[in-house]
Amino acid sequence: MIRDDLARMVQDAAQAAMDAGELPAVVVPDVVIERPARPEHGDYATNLPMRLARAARANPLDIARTIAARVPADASLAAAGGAPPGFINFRLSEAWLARQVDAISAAGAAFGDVDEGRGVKVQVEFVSANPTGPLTAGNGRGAAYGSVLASILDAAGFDVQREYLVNDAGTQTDVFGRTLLARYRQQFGEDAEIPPDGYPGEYMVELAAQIKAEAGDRYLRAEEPPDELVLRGIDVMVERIREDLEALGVVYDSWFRERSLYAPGGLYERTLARLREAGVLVEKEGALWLASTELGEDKDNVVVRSTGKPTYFASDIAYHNDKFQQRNFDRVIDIWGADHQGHVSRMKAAVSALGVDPARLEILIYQLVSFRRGDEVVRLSKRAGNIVLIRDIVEEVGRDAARFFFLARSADSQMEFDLELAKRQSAENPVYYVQYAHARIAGILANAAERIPTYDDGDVALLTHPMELALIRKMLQLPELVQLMARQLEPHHLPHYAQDLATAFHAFYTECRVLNTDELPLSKARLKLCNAARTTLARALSLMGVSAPERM
RNA sequence: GCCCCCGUAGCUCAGUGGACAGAGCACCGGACUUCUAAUCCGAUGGUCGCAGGUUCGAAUCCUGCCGGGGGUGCCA
Repeated sequence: MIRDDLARMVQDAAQAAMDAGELPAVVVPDVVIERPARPEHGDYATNLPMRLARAARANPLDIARTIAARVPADASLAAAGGAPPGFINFRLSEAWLARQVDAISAAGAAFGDVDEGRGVKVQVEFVSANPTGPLTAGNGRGAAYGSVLASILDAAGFDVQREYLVNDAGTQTDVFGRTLLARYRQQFGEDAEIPPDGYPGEYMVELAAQIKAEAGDRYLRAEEPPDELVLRGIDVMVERIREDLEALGVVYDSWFRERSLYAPGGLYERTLARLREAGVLVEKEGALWLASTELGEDKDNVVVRSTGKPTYFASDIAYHNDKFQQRNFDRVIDIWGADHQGHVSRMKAAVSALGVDPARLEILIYQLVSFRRGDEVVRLSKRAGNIVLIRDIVEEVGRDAARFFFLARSADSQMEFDLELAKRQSAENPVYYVQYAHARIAGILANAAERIPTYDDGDVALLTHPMELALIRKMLQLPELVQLMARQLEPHHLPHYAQDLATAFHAFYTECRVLNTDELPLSKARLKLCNAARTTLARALSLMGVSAPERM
């Protein structure tokens, strides 16, 4: 990548200048290559001279000129020069830029790939909402965030697995079972009440009706919800969750069942034994605690309740033990909503108690989404009647707009989603702007097929118009962006990039006529550019899981 | 009380310690005999919550305060 090459060249140039006695010999810090905000400052810049100024006891501008003079000439580099107050600016050669059009088309759907991950095994676990009800609109943010992050890591050369943890054990599952049994009895006209902490949603009534249709009165005499009934209920809910996620364009590699941890001699038992051996479990008040305070935590946390039942925390420790020690992921990325933030540090402490370097567990927290319909605030509790489901969002604003919307904000920011606004303004939604650019290109290429049958022999050296070069420059940023997003675990740059890229194309389209049989050589070169732009735009959209329409 | 996130244009939000702080929407003025006007060009709009500090340089880092959201020993 040109950026990494530049960093190395600057490093070498600085060292050479010191060796030659042109600069005092000091330690050269890691060279940071940035993208200047203003075009007149070139394509790349480094602030190295200013960072060297103090140690070298020299004027940063002089240092910049000295180092710039020693940056070797290169086919890709048109100019390197010092600029006040002490930057070195680099400008890419236009001939080199034009040649990248062929390189991008040759890379095709792989354009944007980088080798940042080098095959490191990483698991991304996201959503993992309780299967006690359908996915709410709020889950959509985690779904979009997780799925796109996984795609980015994939493009960056990591070996990625996408996993959903199905919580089919524990307290909430019990409550789900008791609710289901009550609704089931009601199907037979019995006067059963759902538990006070149960799930009042209408979907439980429908579920009970479905199970009655499937199984008849088989469970009618049961006092406690039979496992078979509960598991059937969970299965139906999981299937519905899977469908909802698929409707949002989210697909998993693996669905992990919490219950599988509790098989005799399974991970739960072994994990508990391991913690016991490590001496980090203490008994008090009738419960078993992880002595997290010993590990630097504010407080201890219950692992096994005084009732003898394990907490969610216990499940999660066993589950992470499985991720690291059974399945050998090098890195594990968990994506949780802000309401799980309190769970982060104790989870890391637990992993560390298992003998795993806690740096291998990265827990990303996304801030919660609030939803409005105009002036009406929408509550998102599964227990309340007035809930908005992720399915509702997809139906109202469409999969593409929903994903784009969820993605465009950084995970650290709370976001407000006005459903009425998203619906009403759907035609002005940025996603359509980006897709329109793609459809326009597809239209041009389709027209070209009739008038200019082949443009393989087009000469990209003819691409010299400022709008053409600006478009190429923007396309070439995609691999850098993939690298940045993979390093920072920040997918939200992608929608902004896609918008910039679309703008660059629309600007080119306005200024430069593509199809013109009077200027066949230029037409062919521009068709090559269109093809490369389409490749780039399609890749950006595909990373976001947003469709790239042929026409609109 | 303590912990985490946020506070940037009227609104929703970008902004790897750098060079005159950006986009979309909204609002105002222009451009379709031309490959898709779901487009383009232009104008308006900012004490980057407040106060200190670090730095050659702070929207960005540190401290305090104010405001919003989330969490806080046997829910997940």
